[in-house]
Amino acid sequence: MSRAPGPYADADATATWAGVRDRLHARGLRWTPQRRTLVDVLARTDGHVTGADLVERCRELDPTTTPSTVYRTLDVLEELGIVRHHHGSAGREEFHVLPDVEHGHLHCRQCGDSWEIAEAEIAPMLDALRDARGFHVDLSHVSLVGRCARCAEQGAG
Amino acid sequence: MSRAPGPYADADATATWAGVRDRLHARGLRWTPQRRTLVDVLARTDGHVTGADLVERCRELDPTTTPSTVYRTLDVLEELGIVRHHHGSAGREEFHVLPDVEHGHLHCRQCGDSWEIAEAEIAPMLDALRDARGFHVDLSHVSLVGRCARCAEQGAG
DNA sequence: AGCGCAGTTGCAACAGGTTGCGATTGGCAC
DNA sequence: GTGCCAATCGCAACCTGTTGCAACTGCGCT
Repeated sequence: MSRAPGPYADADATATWAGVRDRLHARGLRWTPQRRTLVDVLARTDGHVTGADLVERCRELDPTTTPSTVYRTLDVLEELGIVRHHHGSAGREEFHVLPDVEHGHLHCRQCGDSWEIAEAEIAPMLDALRDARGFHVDLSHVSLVGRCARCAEQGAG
Repeated sequence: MSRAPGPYADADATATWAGVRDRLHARGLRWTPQRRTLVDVLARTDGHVTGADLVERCRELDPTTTPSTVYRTLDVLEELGIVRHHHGSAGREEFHVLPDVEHGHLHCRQCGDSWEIAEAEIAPMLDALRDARGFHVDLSHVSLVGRCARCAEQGAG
């Protein structure tokens, strides 16, 4: 692994990944080969991945990888704020790596494509819900399903 | 089965359920004992149920019920608009019966309780998303995860 | 360098849900 | 009432994830 900026990771990201080990230690958690494998995979992942994807990609690096370890490690990494998960339109888990800004997701039921929603875009509604009911929505878990502009146009009739 | 209003179904609902058979026929679909069982269960269901719940309750009426049939029938009923499904905080399927008004859901990550969101409550945001991106959100599939007022208060520190 | 123990792992079993496919069967035509 | 064919069923296998548990190991301490 080079420390130089490359197509998969910039300097900030490199620093983040290098810090994972210390962050684990700071909490009394351990740095194991299995966790290193997953972190390696995540470090060269951009955007969204499903749990199954991650398991598969870990197995490419280490064929002995087992799903339970991957999912458990993802839980740990989520607690450290290194990944976030939400549920896609099919209810499957999707992970988002290194979310520098919190954001939600838009998922087109028809074409399957998805987009991010910036916090500013839905902050008004989140605030309204908080004011009206005291409910604090977890933005990074928001996944709105519907039809995108293109699909809505096509199927308008 | 009585046709009179009871604790589980009012006159309108009774009419709806009676019409299911015809609605299926109108589409060239069939009215089978298995579908009747599921419709019986749904007719006396109020609010939300999980898929597993429905399977279990169908088995009470007919022990030979198999999951695949239940889920496939639910798909059909959803196309008829008789049920809606969304994904709870754990990503599991939850079905909502006879949604006279479209609504979304709020789900507390901590206590597990959930609430309905009226269309009016989030219409502004849905409209904003539609205007800004042309994305048409499916309200009945909206499931916002976060912390409810009570849990937020308790864990405020 | 070695010890010890709490954090982890891998396995096996389970839970919810989906899918392919051969066997059934609803319901219209006659 | 019978026949036919597409719709449906039930089964078995599979997929994504989760969990209990015994065995293992990172890593701080000495």
